[in-house]
Amino acid sequence: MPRVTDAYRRARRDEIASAALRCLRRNGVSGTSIADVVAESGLSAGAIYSHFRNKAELAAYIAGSMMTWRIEEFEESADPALATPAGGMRYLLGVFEQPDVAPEVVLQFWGEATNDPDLHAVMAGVIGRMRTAFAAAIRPWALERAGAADAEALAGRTASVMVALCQGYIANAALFGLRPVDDYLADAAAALDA
Amino acid sequence: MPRVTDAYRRARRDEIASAALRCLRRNGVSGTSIADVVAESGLSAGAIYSHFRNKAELAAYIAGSMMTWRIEEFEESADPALATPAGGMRYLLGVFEQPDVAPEVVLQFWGEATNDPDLHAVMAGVIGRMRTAFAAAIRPWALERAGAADAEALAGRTASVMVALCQGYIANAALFGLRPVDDYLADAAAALDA
DNA sequence: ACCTGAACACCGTTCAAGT
DNA sequence: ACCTGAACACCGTTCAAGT
Repeated sequence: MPRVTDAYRRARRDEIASAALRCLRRNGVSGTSIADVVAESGLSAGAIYSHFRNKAELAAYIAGSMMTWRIEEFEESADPALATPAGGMRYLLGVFEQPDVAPEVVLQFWGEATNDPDLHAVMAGVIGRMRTAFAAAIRPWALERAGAADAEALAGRTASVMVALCQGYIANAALFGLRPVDDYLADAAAALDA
Repeated sequence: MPRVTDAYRRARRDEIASAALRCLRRNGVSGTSIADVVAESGLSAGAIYSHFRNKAELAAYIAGSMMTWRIEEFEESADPALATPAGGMRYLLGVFEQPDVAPEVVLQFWGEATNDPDLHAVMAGVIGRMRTAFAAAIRPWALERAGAADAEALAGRTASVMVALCQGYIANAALFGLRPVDDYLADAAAALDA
């Protein structure tokens, strides 16, 4: 199969996915029908089904591409501001300053993922990569807090809880609106400080 | 209208709601159809629609009753262990030790609520009540940390972040399984500790 | 008033037929 | 190979008719 065809297929999939994402932002995951995506993309139902096996696979494709670029940026950055748990979370949650990444859609995908094994696998992959990137970034921080023998374990546990704290921010923002990330982290620190 | 009828109606609504909740736990919110609830409850479609205006109202009824009893218990308790942010969150999240309250269903309701104004109003009511209960419980804690003039504001900000931290635990648990609440809180404290 | 169940409009998905 | 759009099975909701 010639390379042109692969690029064409990918472009077509992204064209469908971005039309679908516009629908999702307007009407939500359960509120957008394939008919909506047909209207928004200008293609036919059959065309969409020749690029995605079903609605769930289309959702998984969108979910997989929505935050990945931010995680990649994080992995490639050498900014020392990202080497602390608060710094890493602040950077990652900054993705919601982008107009096309909405916490509402992310929260809906999480809900769906608890019922859809394929979507769950995609989300687990994205979030797992995020966790790994966090753990790598805070390794120096962990070394400073724990002995060399325990630093790896501390970085791992801390990266896991960073994921959960980001989820809390996202779920809260989706339901009650975005707040400054720094306020969230500062108030949380004060609340948990023994 | 005689009082018996009201009690009968309420009992019937709860009967339908608990049949629906069994379906939700099995197949999720988007995965359960009215036909499923019909089969599980032994009633007809028309009977369900004579007690709930539509599927969304049934969902809102379930969402509203799922955690409310735990919040009421919290409000009525005078246990000093609940007077600290960690203690309050530990108690509230303990609700998931109950077999019929699943974080997966809660997370799905949140996702739906970002698209359904009625469900959003119900969730905002439940979560708002939780926030108020948290704020009241930690007032002595806040007084100890801030002057009398600032204690109210600190309690309010802290109660808000407690809600978000609980949401993080729930979203994480729904996707990756329940962990001990104490581990979550301890790891979060270590991560955020400046 | 509560309930039944057939009927309707809509949605996800398929597939024979086109290019 | 990609695409069209009519067709099918299923789902939420309604409503005339029963008790």
